[in-house]
Amino acid sequence: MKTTAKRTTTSKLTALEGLEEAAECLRILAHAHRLRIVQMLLRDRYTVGELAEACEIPSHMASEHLRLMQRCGLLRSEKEGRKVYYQVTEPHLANIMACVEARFGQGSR
Amino acid sequence: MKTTAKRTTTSKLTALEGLEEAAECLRILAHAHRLRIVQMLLRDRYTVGELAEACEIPSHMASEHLRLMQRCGLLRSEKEGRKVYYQVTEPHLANIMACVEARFGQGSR
DNA sequence: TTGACATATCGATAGATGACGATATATTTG
DNA sequence: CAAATATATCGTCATCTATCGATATGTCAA
Repeated sequence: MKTTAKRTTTSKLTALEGLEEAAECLRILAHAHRLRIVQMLLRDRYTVGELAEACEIPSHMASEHLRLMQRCGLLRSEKEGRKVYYQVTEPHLANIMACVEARFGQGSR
Repeated sequence: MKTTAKRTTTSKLTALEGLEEAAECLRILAHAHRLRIVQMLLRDRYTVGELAEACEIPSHMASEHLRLMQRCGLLRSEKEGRKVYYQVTEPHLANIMACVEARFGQGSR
């Protein structure tokens, strides 16, 4: 055989197709305001306006961030009157956020 | 007080500055080829050429991916003759990669 | 020293992304 | 119904990013 028998590893690598999808999710997550939003939503559910205020951005931009994260399955929304509450659906987000906090701190740097 | 006393949460949020840095790291990680590279480097160390072959990209592009990941502290390199071996330095990468594998599978989808 | 090999860097270009103002939709209140 | 509020969408523009061919640097082998 010619190709790629370099090392003997037991566990298989993820298919490139899967990594493309993973990359898309990570790319969407990779934004300071979106990380802040996720960090808040891991503690409680919030409305678009509350999240916007916390990030100090206009609410139509928070809405856009939330739409992106909902579209790739990280969040879901629930309408109540004229407000919309968002919450986390992807269970791994807590884990990833924990890594971010461990490395980039909650003030701890 | 007027601002943001909405919920009572014990744990503090990460400073926006920290989230900016985290976002930069995540953005760099968020690329299929780079995820493949990290996945391989979590199992063993490899040269630029080996990683390039595995990703089916020209080695000068693998070199560029590796440079980016090294620059934000995820990897480090070690020169041996005319080859350069890369390996993982950021300990949280294993955790994040585990999330990716759990969600996007090693064939498991 | 010359040539082959491994890696890194440069410059250009096409495409993606983020931020914005304006506008649209839906809901409550008067 | 009209006005106010909350959220979502649209079109534009500046900026960033990925990729590529070309080229440079460093190393080994003949």
